[in-house]
Amino acid sequence: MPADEDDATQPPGPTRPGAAHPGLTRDALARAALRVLEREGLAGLSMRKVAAEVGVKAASLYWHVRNKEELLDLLNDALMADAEAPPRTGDWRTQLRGYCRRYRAHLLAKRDAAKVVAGRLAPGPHLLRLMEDQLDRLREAGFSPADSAMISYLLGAYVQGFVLQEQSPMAAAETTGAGRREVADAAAERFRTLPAAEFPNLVAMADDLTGPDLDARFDFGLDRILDGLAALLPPDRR
Amino acid sequence: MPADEDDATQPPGPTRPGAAHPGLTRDALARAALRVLEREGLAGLSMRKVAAEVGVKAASLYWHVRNKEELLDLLNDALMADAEAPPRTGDWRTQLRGYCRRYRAHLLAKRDAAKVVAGRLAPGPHLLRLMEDQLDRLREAGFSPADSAMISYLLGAYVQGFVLQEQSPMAAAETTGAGRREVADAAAERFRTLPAAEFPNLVAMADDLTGPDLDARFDFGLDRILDGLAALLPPDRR
DNA sequence: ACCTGAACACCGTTCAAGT
DNA sequence: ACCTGAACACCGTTCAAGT
Repeated sequence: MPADEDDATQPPGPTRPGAAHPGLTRDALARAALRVLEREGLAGLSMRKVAAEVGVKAASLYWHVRNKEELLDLLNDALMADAEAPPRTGDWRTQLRGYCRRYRAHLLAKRDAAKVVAGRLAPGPHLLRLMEDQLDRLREAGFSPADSAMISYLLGAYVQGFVLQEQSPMAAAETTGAGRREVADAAAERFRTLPAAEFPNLVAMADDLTGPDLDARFDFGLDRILDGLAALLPPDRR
Repeated sequence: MPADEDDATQPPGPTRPGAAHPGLTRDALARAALRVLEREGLAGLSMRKVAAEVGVKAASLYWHVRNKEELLDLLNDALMADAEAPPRTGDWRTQLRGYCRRYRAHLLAKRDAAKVVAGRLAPGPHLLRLMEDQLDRLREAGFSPADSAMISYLLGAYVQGFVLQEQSPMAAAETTGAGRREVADAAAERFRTLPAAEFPNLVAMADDLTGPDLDARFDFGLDRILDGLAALLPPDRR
């Protein structure tokens, strides 16, 4: 995923005040929001800062967008703009695994992406494209239309839920200056020092609970789900 | 889940200004935050409103709590205060299903609960109690310590991800005045009217994608996961 | 020990007014 | 058609001052 800075389609240089900004489309707004998100996180993403990013005052945004919610919808779609489907090779399991791993990696790559994506009902055009492709592969693998629709929803919930859980605490922890390892160690220590009479399992399994890194956890869950999906197919297509 | 209003352990009646508020513990603060959340949603939960709820000014809260983040940690735990584990009867599948269904129902019952819970790393004492119990049942079912730890995390991510996805759009939709049925119908219409050449599957499967209600979708995903987990056990314990 | 007033640096949004 | 200044009703947080 290269090319972040200026899109170079239109030089966004400042214009004389009061004048229309030629490049100020909803699309440019979305990309500006993306840059602010990367720099300041979702908590720091304000209408005022996005406006400044495009060289305009906050009130002007309301000409292009109904409110902040709508800007977040735009951002949501922009976040998916450079997501790519996995190669159409291998069996359905490897393709589906590729989908989920890429989706996770894609969300992890942009700051607070999971938080932005999580609560938004309407899939933008870019996500629609991916859904269409994924459904196509599910049908081809032999899943019924009804099952395919359910599976698509299930995988989306899993990946988003997982990334949300790994992304926000990490962001919070890194704010306090600690790295991934330190956070895990502190969590293990917390479990280990719990009263053993009341929490025998948490104490005994402190390392199991905090040791495995998140890649391993993600793949574990994903493989369990894929195993479960296989059971829906006739035996000769598993 | 009854008994919401005043906990009645301490009458929170107003005191003379400047005087200490006897009932103003961190616990009382958490319960006040819970009431504000129920009334105003997470977006409307401000330090000022929580302070008013306990009859105090905003600045006073900083005596009891480092910042808003810490208040949200308290709220997070308060949200889990009256969660109950399912009965310890039936095989591991029904117990685990009970766990996930109850967790979902519990999150759905409180406004914006999934959003509060989602990004918080440190499980509060109430959640710890549930984790301990769940791990115990997993071990008893025959899962290894390592697998049990992974499974606990997997189920948590699934339920939270799922509820987050169903709760926030619904809240947004209901703000605009529409009910569940109308939202689903509008989504189906959106899929159905997409260009059929580019999105053949979305168009054809519009009803499958939007028809099943969320209870059905949740159970579908849950059963797939449970199927997948079964494969980890020796054949005689499935 | 605990609460307050006042202040600071922010928010999202509206609207009459500009060009 | 698009941008702006000014205003409104809010935020979280700090801190000297009160009791």
